[in-house]
Amino acid sequence: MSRMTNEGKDSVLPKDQIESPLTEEGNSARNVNGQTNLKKGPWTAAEDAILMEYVKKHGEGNWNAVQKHSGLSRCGKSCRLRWANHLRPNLKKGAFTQEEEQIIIELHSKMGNKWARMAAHLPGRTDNEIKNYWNTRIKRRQRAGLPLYPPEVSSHAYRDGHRSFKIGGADCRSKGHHDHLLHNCYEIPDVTFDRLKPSQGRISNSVPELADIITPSAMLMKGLGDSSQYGSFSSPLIHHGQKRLRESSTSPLYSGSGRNDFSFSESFGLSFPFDSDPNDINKNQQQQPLNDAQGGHTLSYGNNFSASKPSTGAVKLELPSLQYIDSGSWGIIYSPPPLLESVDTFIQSPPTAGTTVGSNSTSPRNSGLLDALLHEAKALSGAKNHCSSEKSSNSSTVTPDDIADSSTLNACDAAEWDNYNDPLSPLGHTTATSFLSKCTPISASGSSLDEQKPHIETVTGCEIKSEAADRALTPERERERDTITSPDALLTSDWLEQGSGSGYGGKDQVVMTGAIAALLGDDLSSDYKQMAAAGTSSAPSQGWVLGSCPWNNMPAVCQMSELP
DNA sequence: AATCCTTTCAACCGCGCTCGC
DNA sequence: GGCGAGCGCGGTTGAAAGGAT
Repeated sequence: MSRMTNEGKDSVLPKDQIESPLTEEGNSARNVNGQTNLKKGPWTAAEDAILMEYVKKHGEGNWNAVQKHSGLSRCGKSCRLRWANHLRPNLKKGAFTQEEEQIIIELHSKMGNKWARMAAHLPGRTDNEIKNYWNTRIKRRQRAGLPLYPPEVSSHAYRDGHRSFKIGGADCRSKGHHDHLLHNCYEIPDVTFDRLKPSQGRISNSVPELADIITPSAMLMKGLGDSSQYGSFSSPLIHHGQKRLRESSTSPLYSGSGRNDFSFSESFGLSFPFDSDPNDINKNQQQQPLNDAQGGHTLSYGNNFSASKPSTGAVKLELPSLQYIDSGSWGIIYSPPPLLESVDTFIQSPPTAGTTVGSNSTSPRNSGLLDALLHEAKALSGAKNHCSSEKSSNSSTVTPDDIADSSTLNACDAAEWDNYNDPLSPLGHTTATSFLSKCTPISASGSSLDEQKPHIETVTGCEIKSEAADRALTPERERERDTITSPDALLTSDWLEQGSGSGYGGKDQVVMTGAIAALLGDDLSSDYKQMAAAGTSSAPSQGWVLGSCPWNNMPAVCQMSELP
């Protein structure tokens, strides 16, 4: 849609706006007290000229003086805005280029709604422009039920966000630390992102500490890049760069709707129920039912997002970057940029028929992301132990009790994963790499179609036995899980209370939180413990809690550490 | 042609931060 | 330390253009 530029507007100004700002009636008229009523509304060419003249003479700043010295009936604020957004030299006008769009997306994934800071990275562009652009993009994508971020961006955001999680123990979000924010928390490397090259599954080595986490998803992307399968779109996971997890309630949990593509893998280093082999479509397809059975990992934002139906509702998408996922966004194929329109279009078909989830699967209803979380965490915990022991034995058999229940692990190339195993990872042994490289994979055959037969697979010396046969989901278990793991249940039950959870009870809770804490690494874990110890109202002592993100009030799942 | 709806953009508003007094 | 001015930022609003019906 072509829209009149400011210049165009000025040339076609309404009659009542062409007059001198000093003489025109209306908003700028003097009131009965003789005080100047500051004019509001669109600027006229004459006003622009006056303002420009003023700035030429006096320079920027001291905007309140503009009115006094120039006779312009505009408040200083308005002048500054006009100057910054329209009159300032070197302003770029016109549509964003594809490159700019990519940059914006990347920046937003890292910064969230920090328009001004984003603008700093886009010469000639204003924060307002970017903000408007983003908002329209959000709306568009929201309508289309699409994710905001391409997977690579998500990965980067996670990585970078994670990196900036905590710097020297300082709270990056604390006020009055702009420099700190700039250089640490929100740092945008001059050397930039991996330009959203989805099919590359590229892992940045610049931030090795999280490469082990990124890798799985990146590989998934790689593997699925050309696939016609659902489920390749990794979720905008976390926006750690925005807030520290412990203070923000930012959840690493994001819901996927149709497909089970919420990246636990990204948040906790778990791998995913996708076969990395892009050619093996059937395999992937077969996985889906199982994935679905895991509840679709839906995070309920007041609604029970059905994993089987795309959320087209207008959940307010005020996203700090990677915080939110429209449930309908999942189950999409990632395709390379051009972003925006092209991105908008590459996910037009939320999971449907063959991919309908949840209804008949092991999970009678989509108990949601927390469901998955519980099971993943449990699985993790158990698996982690196995892996640990394996370090010595390297031969143990993992029988993840609930893994099959929650998500099948990606049987993708473990060796390749190892390539990204970075010993320097702050997440250390607990993270994806160690876990996945050693214990990873429950094969793709852990799909619903395969789950009737026990499956044992050996990956990198680790026997993995999928649970299917020996851990069938009995009605009791179903009920139990539904009761305990649904977000609603979590919110309302005693589950959040220490060890007093009903049903699942404290044991599993501890298992879960312990696993999470372990995954988060000592550093974050201790953070959470501190927070738990602080006992703030928003920070229950342990477990998971649904709250709101402090910077956007979006519902979010917050993880608490296990209490001693 | 008229009307309604959607999209885009400019501008306003409120809040919070910094700085000087 | 308190206060106010100046300023920046992010969210929201409203007008206008274009598209759809």
